[in-house]
Amino acid sequence: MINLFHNIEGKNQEKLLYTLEATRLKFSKNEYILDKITEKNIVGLVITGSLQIIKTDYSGNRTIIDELKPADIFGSDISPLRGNEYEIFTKEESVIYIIDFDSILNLSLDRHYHQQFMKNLLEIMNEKMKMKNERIEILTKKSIRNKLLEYFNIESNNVGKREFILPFNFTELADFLAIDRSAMSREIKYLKEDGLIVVKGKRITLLYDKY
Amino acid sequence: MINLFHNIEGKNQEKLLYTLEATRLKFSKNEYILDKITEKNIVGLVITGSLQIIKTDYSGNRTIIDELKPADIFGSDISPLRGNEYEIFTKEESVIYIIDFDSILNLSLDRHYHQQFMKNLLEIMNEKMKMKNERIEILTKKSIRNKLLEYFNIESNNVGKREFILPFNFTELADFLAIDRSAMSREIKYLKEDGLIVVKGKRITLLYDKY
DNA sequence: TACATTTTGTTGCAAATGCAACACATAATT
DNA sequence: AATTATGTGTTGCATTTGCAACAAAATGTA
Repeated sequence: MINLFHNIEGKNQEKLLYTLEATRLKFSKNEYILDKITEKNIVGLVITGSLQIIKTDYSGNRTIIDELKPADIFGSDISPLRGNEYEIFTKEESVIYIIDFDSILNLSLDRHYHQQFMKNLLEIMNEKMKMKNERIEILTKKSIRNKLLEYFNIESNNVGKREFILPFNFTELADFLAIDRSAMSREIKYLKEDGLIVVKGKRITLLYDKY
Repeated sequence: MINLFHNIEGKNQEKLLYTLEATRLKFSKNEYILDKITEKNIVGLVITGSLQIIKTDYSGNRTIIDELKPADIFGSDISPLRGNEYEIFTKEESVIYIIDFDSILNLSLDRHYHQQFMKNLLEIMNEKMKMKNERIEILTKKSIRNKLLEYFNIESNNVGKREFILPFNFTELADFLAIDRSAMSREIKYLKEDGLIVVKGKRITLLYDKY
């Protein structure tokens, strides 16, 4: 996964952040990230740590909208923060930068590292788009079983093995797949009984041939 | 919705397409778009007409993955064409360009219109990202009723009125929401009976107050 | 206009799912 | 180490949903 500063040396990174008038913020674990970041046209950039964008609807259902890792960007429709139904939490101590999206769009690309920055941004967005497409593919499956299998296939393909480690706990996985946790638990039991998967903690092994 | 050639005059558009080694293709209505476009790292650019990306899974469920209008781009993870489960059809006579994604990434931004092109591309991707986020929000609703209401709210917000025209027929809408068409039809009947909406052909009117 | 194709509305029914409630296990905090 | 909080597995049950099948309506085409 490409970094926003890929092929940009430290000195130029600083210049860039200065030109973009980026603001550096540091948060401790499980901290709620404030409203100033939720303004439109503001881009957050994760430097270290990790964050989650959570949506809680009126009936209390929590959904993980996005998982943010270093070099990930969020806000300004890249990841949605629209309205105040969205909350961002740090999962661990994290450092982020805040940049105005317009200042990125208006970045004059006369310097090589400006241009490199733009390319990196495009590639990251492309990567994010791919993840969203994958999520949509999972969510369009009509049964819990098929959602799980689609998700497992994607994870397995990503590591190139039949065995992979869940990046979630099971409660979060149910949120991600937008299904009831207990119903998911039941279905995973059936998948095990049918000899399709082996589950050991967060380690999943697929026993079937992918078509 | 911004156009890929926004603020780039006709002469420079041609130069740009030449520099990017873009290939022009023309298709008639309901035409299946060939495999050459489905290669990875290829970007399609819709000039005129409209297209749909359809996925049909092994059990025959069709899902509209994306709707493409002029200035929309597709392929290379921007809209997924991975594998051969995806099909693209023109919905009307359409002209598209095919561009190698790498040639975009390596575009030297020494000319003003190159830079403008890059900005436009970023904005389009941002817009596409927003649409995918909206779709994810809809799909994460757990009931057909809530999926419909979420979708109606988004459409209504987009036009800024309680009344809007569906961009789909009902069969396609069910595909888009990833629900059974007849079950959707039943739920729409209940929504009408409950006095929440009025449906006249493709014209939907919301009768409730959005929170 | 007549015919063929596609879309829509409806319904019965079986299967899948969400929900609630609970005990147990695991992890975090003091 | 003790206590608290969080995550997991399980089950009964009511509700929702998908599926199949069909007629009526709308649309497209010869």
